Amino acid sequence: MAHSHSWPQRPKSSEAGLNPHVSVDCVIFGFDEGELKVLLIERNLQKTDHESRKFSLPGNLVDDNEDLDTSAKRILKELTNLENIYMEQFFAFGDPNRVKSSSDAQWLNAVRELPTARVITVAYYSLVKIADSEPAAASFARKAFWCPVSEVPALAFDHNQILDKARQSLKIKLRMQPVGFELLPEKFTLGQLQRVYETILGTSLDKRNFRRKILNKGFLKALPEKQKGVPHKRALLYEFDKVTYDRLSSEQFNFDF
Amino acid sequence: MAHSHSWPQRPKSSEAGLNPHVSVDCVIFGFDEGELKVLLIERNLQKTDHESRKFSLPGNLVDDNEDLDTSAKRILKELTNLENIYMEQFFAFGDPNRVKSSSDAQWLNAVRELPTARVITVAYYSLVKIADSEPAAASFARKAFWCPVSEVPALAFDHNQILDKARQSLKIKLRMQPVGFELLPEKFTLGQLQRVYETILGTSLDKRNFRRKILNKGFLKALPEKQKGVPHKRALLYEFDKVTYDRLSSEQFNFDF
DNA sequence: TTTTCATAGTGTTGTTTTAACACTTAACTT
DNA sequence: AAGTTAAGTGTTAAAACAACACTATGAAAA
Repeated sequence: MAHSHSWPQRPKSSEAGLNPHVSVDCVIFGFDEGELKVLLIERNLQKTDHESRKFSLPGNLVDDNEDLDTSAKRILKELTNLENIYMEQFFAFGDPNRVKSSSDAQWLNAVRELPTARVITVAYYSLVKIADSEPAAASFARKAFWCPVSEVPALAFDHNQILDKARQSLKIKLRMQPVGFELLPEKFTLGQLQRVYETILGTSLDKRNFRRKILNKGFLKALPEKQKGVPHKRALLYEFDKVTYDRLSSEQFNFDF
Repeated sequence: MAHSHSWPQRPKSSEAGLNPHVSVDCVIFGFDEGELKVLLIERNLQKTDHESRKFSLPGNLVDDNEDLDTSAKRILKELTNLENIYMEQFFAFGDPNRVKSSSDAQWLNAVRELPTARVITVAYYSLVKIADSEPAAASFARKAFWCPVSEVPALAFDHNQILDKARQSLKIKLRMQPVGFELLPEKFTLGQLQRVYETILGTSLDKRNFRRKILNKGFLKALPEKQKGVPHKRALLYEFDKVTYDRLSSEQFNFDF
């Protein structure tokens, strides 16, 4: 057996300084116009990179002394200027060739002026209220934009795979916890919430059954207010009642949807 | 904003060769004597380390060119001599001080003869049939042993936290997919399976309801065989019918327990 | 001003799933 | 022979679920 059993220990090859790089990538979900969207960034490609993929998920190498969560929050803050955002770490991607073997390897090496070193990435997804987020591109030279998940092009590295896994994880999460409202404004209608569920779960839901079920959970508070400016009947607005939710949670209720 | 938006890019400090180390830690679960157990290893402590914690989860630094999953499989193979084991990556732990600040830091540095560098770990849990695994300690100088999860002592680094998160993740998994049988021999009784569920979920279940529910799923096949050598009525043996399970899965059934 | 369009809002019923509940049987041990 | 342990088995009331269609309202279009 070639490998040592006495851990921790440096593998031989790391003495050459080839420790992996560690990055954090963020799948930032938003919901708008009845669609699930994801924040992509346009990369600064060199002229010689005409074949490379132009878009990627936002990400950063993790700073020394920086926690993974902190790194993810930093990315979010930079791109959306939002803090205190719902965020979940969902997977670490560590295929040794996930960066090296991609069509972007040449570009990457050029930028880094380094021997090719692998990059292990820890991926997070976040749910943001698009309306609250600053126009993403405004604050940065780097272009960022909301892209409907159904129209996401081929992305750099393994980012399409990361996005797929994020969608899966979110789907599972939504079935277990009421995170849907994180994608909506503070005050929202049941119709909007239903569309969030339908979009993420990929099913259509019966309106009456949905309303009964979600209202019976007890964590939605009806407001004495209605929607304005819609070209049809105004819907009652609701908000998520965190205090009640926390109380119910601690009393061991299930929130499976 | 101190941080760059052009990613990927090397953080300044990494030029000094302080890239994080990346390890994989494994929470290897077994089930025996009606208890959930976890495989711990006893560490080779120096004489000067009389205050350090003696036990840890098995783990390894990830080799260059080694996939994370591969690394986890390697740990399993080394400790249990088992392959093709059920395994799930469940979380990456990256607190910059998770290793440095522990009471083991001094020891760690001594062994490594390195400036203190952080270690980011990607954690997996595995479900193994204890009976099939070789006596864990036999093949290695390093002592490994099965420890009931209820009796796990203070472990090195943040390993107690990793174990807790593994248990949570497993609980969620078990509610969504029938992984319980992975902890049992190929042929098992419904009583054994029920004890697995009760142990992992932390509840007690009604025997008749449990049987009806699990048998109705359709993926357990009754064998024409009974238990032997028990001091009471012999139970019918069952096995997990993977072919049927896969078929049912693809037909979009839910397996929520 | 009338019509049209889009979404809000609302109950019932049959079916399925769940939770609660107790006794008899079989195999070994004492 | 008696004791111990776990296996195995059905019913019922309550809850959750799925399927289903119409009216109400507000704006825009005609």
